[in-house]
Parts: sequence; structure tokens; C-alpha cells
Amino acid sequence: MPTPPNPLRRNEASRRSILDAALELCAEVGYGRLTVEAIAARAGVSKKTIYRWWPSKGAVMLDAVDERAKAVAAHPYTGDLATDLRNQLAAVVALLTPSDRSPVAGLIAEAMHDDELAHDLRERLIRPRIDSFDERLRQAQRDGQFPADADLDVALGLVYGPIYHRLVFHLGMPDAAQLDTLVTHALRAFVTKSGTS
Amino acid sequence: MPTPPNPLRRNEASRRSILDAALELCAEVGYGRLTVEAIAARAGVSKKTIYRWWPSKGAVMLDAVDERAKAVAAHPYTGDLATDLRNQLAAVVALLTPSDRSPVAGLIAEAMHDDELAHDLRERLIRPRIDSFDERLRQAQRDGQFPADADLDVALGLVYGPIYHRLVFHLGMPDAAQLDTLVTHALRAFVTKSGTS
Amino acid sequence: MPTPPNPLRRNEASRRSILDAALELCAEVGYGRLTVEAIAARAGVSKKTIYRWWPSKGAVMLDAVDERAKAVAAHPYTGDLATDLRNQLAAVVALLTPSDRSPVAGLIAEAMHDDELAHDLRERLIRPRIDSFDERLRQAQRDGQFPADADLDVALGLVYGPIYHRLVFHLGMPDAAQLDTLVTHALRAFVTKSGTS
Amino acid sequence: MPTPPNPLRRNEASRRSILDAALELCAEVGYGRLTVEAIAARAGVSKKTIYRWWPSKGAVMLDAVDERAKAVAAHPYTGDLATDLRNQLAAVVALLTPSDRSPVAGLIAEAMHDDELAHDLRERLIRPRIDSFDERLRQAQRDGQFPADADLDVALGLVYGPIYHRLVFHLGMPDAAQLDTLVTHALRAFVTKSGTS
DNA sequence: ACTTAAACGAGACGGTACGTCTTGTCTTCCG
DNA sequence: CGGAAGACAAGACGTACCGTCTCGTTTAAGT
Repeated sequence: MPTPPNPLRRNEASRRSILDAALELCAEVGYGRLTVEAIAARAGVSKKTIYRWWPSKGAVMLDAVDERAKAVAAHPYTGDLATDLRNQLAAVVALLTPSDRSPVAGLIAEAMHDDELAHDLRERLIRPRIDSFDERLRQAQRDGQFPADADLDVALGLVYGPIYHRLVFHLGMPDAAQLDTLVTHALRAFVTKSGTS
Repeated sequence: MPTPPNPLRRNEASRRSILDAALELCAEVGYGRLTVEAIAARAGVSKKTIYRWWPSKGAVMLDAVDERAKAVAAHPYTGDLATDLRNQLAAVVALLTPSDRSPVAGLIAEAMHDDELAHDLRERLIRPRIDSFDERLRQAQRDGQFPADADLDVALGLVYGPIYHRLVFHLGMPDAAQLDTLVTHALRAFVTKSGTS
Repeated sequence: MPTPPNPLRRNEASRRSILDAALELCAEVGYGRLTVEAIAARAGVSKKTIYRWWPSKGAVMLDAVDERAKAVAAHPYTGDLATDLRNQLAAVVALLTPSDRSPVAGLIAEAMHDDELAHDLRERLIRPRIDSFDERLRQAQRDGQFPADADLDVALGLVYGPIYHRLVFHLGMPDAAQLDTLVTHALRAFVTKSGTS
Repeated sequence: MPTPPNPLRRNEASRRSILDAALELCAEVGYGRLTVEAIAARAGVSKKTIYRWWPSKGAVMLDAVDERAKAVAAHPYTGDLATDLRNQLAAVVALLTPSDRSPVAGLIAEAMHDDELAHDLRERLIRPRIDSFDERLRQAQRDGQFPADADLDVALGLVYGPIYHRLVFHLGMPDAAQLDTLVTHALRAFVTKSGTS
């Protein structure tokens, strides 16, 4: 991503301790009070080293979060559309909980006035989840469980939108039952008069 | 809300020029680059005067935006539920456009790591719009156009959620046609097998 | 002194509580940390009332100190020049002790970059003491105990100068024995070869 | 003296421009109206850099004045005690002229309510002059020109005291003739009945 | 006693400077 | 020669006082 200097010479130990320090500090003081100075101090690294490889604290956090998120196992395929979507949604909700202290929530807030960060955040952290979502829905279309002519972007907004709505106004993340209700309603928005297809 | 000191002696001219300066500067440099220092300078006011009446730049902007938002006329009642909801939604979308430079988008981002601001933002700017939404839906329930047992919070999430989803990821605000699609789908989520009621 | 407004309507109670508050606060926090705000608050008086009657905190303190100083009894005439000078000097030393917290030391410091205050300080607080000194020396000249052609300004400098020298460099005020030595030496500076003239 | 951080990494160019700016500004507006803010601006330096190396504007001025004072050549030894003392005294008087605008006079005033500054001022600026004075007097004692049992502190007070007395009350610094009179009288205070020794 | 002009308390106001903080760049020294 | 250590310029932060300026409310002089 940023990495202008020769990535071959990069010191992996520094990179690790920076990402770890960033996550630790974010958990301790929250994304808003996090500073590059503090990350450097905690990581035992000079600020220069951070700025050499990342353009901002947001970029650091994005790398840190991305790495953790990748480590999480893929969602199983159960065959039931609502169940699978709910599982995907639950994973996103977990990323955003607790909404204060969550690095991802902090990144989202920062991305709102940082176009570049917004782009990176979308492409690296969000895109894979959107892709999973789209893929599962397309499978459902092939299986005749979902209207073939449905607009997947609209579906995405209906399923994930309420999560961000709640996040933005500190309304708390939904529990399992609420996720169920949410997915059920969202899918029903695509029901046709004559059945599910 | 904020106003700790004696509000009777407050200088209305100062208050006005502060709110105006805040909105002007936000439009010029964006919420993120806005500073209390600059607001004071532009308004011809001492910083102390700002801090006397507001705890942060967010609180200032909230007052400024709130005042403007109040000045906007109420939405007409057309009798058609989808049309009325779409009009309400369009008004909210207008508040968030353009998403950079929009004071409201800036407030939302800041509220994500400022509990007090989040509370004020919700209660003063968002609550009236939720109330309108709920009221219109209850009217629809009385008219038999909407299921009497529907959960209005879920409905709120389905209608407004997608807007915040788009806002958060810099996806651009929906145009009229997209709003139409959105409201149509959201309402259809509450259709029962045997009709609309 | 300052008093531009009608002195007849002046509120004596306010004046008293301002001067008292000034002395109290000076004793508590020292002249340097003393503020007009604090004096007004302590005295239960508005800042305007202070600025109506005095041009600066220095002027207030000068009034306060002057009033106290006037209340002190005059020095007795013993007939012995050295003894009388030492008594006068001891009174001045008392005014300057302790050198921090002493309002007079604070006034002296402030007077060093405030010409008007320096003038008032000299005329009201210092002049009477110089006059006593001069008067006593002239009496000694008439009595033949001091050379008739001696320059009294030089004598003043020799007697009082060392006090200010010590004050300025935080060297502590002299005790009785040191005062004695001081006066003895200073007077001896005017001894002629052939005796005391 | 002050210098808490690692002095090895200190930027000499910054140090120089700060001290120069301080002296310039003091000459222009006077010590009382001098601000750290203005020094930083004039020196093209951030305020942080000043506060990193000095605790107050007084400490900055002391360094600036000290450096200049060191550059002045030592006083010649003429063999005549009165002449040598008068020369030393004249150098001090020059430091304090003009009494407004003089950085040293400002430092003295500030030192009166700042113990730490008073200490540094005494040790760095005053002490060398006291040492010269004492040394010259001890030489005179060895030469039999000054009583062997005289108290040098008392002598110091008699010679230098009148200078501070005049400084404090805005009486103007003495000219050459007055310095002569002053030293003559001060030395005569140590004359014994039977001669100069 | 009645009026009326002032002095008063309270405290908001425009300013100025404070001393601290963080950012992102630049420099120095050590291994 | 790379990196930690950290100094640096820039500039906003939120606070403290300054001295000025309304506000109503006493309060005491001169009717």
C-alpha cells in the first residue's frame, strides 16, 4: 500500500511491534486519543520509522486490523440463506464491538474526512465482506431462493445499513435475535407477490 | 443544553457571528480542518467567548446546524406512505450532501468518539426526524396501510440505515430514483403473505 | 491620587474590603501571583469598582500599604544620631520583611517598569522616610555632630543603599547588629581627619 | 544551568537566534512588554523549542545577557584602589543603563518574585563582579591600603548599595563624578583614627 | 419624601499571552 | 548505512487575566 521505500529492507520486528502497540493502545485509550507518538514509544521505535512506512495513524491501524481480520476463519456454508447472511453479519458486528475502543469504528470515523483512508478501508477491509455477501446471494439466485433480478447493492444496504445506523448514533450493536429479525426483514423486501422468486 | 453561565446576559450578536463563522469555515475547509481558533478569528470574537458557551467545536456546529435545520419547513402530508417517507428521507440526504464539507457528516464522525456530543446530536438533530418517521408510520398503521404489529425501530433501520452505510464508505448519496427504490424495498419487508395488512 | 469620579459618593466599605483583600491575598500568594480578579472576588466587589478608583493593582497595594504604614508611631528622638538612624532604618527593614510576600518589595519590583507607580511609591511611601532621615541629619549638623558640608544624598545612599542591595539579590534583611555596623560605617564615611568636625 | 534535555543534540543556530531576538526585542519594547511568543516569532523558532531549554523568559534573558557580559574585557589594574573600584562600578552601572529597556534591570525586577531566577542571576551575573571586588580589596589589604580586619560584605554594600537604591527608585544612574564621590566616601568608612590601616 | 444621577455587584466581552500538545520533517549519534 | 532517539517548526489547544463594557440595583444628594 503506502510503502515508498524498498520493502525488501524492511525490519519485520519493527513492523510487528508497531501494529501490536497500535492495537494495544487503541484498546486502552480508544482510537480518538491514540497518537503516533504513543505508538512509537510503546513499540520502542522512532516516529520516523512509522512515517516511513505508513502515511497516518489510520493506515497503521488499518494494517493492524486487516491482519487480525484475515486470521479469522471463513464462514461455513449451511445451505440456509438467512442463516449464512446472519453469520456473515455477526462477524462484522463483532468487529465493531465495543463501538468505543473498536479500532474499526475509529477507522470508519476517520475515513469520513480522509478520502484515501476511506478508499483503503473499503477495498481492504470491507470489500471481502461485500464479496462474500454478493457471492452468497448469487448462489441463492442460482438456487432459486432469491429473485434473479434483485439489485444486490440494494440488498447490501438493507442488510448492512442498519448496523452502521446503530454504530453512528451509539445505539449499541444488535444481539443474535435482533440480527435474525434484521435479516428476515431484509430478505422479505425481495419477496414477490407470487412467492420467493 | 450547553450554556452553563447566565444566559440572560448573553450577547446575541456574538452568538450569531460565531455560528455563521462556523458554517462558513466548515464549507470552506471542511469539518476536519475547522478550528476553534479560526472560528473566533472569523467571528471577531475571543476564544474565551466560544468556550464560555460551548464545550467543543462539535457543540458549536451542532447549534449552528440545528438552527438552520429548524428553519426548514415541515414535510407535506400527501396521503401516500412511500411518497411521504421518501420526502423525509430526501431531506436527511440533503443535510448530508456533499458528504465532505457537510457539517452534519463531520458531527457524525466526531460523535463516534465523543459520547456527550453523540447524545446531543441524537437528541437534537436526529430525534425530530425519527419522530416524524414514527408518526407517519403510526398514521399508516391507523389507516391500515402498514402492519399494526410492525417494529418501527426495524423499519427505521431499513429505511435510514442504507443512507449511513453509503455515507460511511464515501459511496455518494442516492438520487431520487434510488431513494424510491430504497423506500419501496424497505416497505415491502413488512408485507405479509396475505396483503399489506 | 487617581480618583476621577466624584469622591463624595465613594463607598467606604468597598474601599476597605478591597485594600484588606489585597493585603490578605498578597500575604497568601505573594505580590507576583496577585491579580485584580482575585482581589475583586475576595473583596466581594466588581472589577469595575477597582478600576474606577485605581489604575492598577500596584496603585491599590500602594494605598493599602500606605495606610498601614501611616498607622505606625513616629520614631523617638534619643539624642544619639547613630541610634536614631538605626531605628529609622529598622522600620524600613521591617516593611521589607519577609522579602517575598512583602507587598512593599512587590511594589518596588513593579515600579521598576512602571514610571507612574515608581513616582507615587517614591512620593508617598519613601519620601516621608527620606525627610525624617534628612531632618535628623540636619539636626545633627546644627548640633555639630555631623559635617555641615556633607552631601545628604550621598549619606542617604550609603545608609539605605545596602538594604536595597540585599533586597534585590534575596540576601535577607540585616538583623539589629548588622544594622548597627551598617550605620556606624556609613557615618564614619563623613568623619574628617581632624575628628567629627 | 537550565538545559534538562540532552544538550548534545541542541541546535546552536536556534539558540543563537533566540538569544539575539530576546535582546533585540527587549531593547525595542522593554523587558516588561517582552513575551516568549514574540521572541519565538522573531527568532523563527517554535515556542516549544524555547520552553524545551529555558523555564521562563527570565532564564532566556539571563543567558543572553550573561553571554554578552562575558565578552567584555576585564578591568585593568592601575594600582590605585579607588580608581580600580570606580572602574568596576562603572561597568556595573553601564549594565543597568538605561534603567528602562535594560535587560538586567528587568531581570532584577523579575528576580524579586522568582527565587530560582534570583539564584541564577546572583550566581552567574553578579557573583563574578563581587569576586572581582573582593579580590581587589584583599589585594589592597595585602598592600596595606585597606584595613586587614574590614568586613568585605559591609564594604560591598556601601559601594554597590547606592547603585541599587537609585535603580529601584528611578533616580538615574550616577555619572563619573558621582561614582568618584561614592567610592571615596565608601572607602573613608573604613579609615581608622590613626590613618588608613 | 421624591427624584435622579452616581456608584455599585455581577459578569460577558475582545484581546493577548500563557504553557502544553501533537504532527510530520529533519538531524545526530550509535551499533 | 540503518534505525532509535529525539530536536525541530508549525500551529491549535484550553486557560488565565487584562481592562472595558453593559446590565439592573442600591444608595445617597439635592431638591
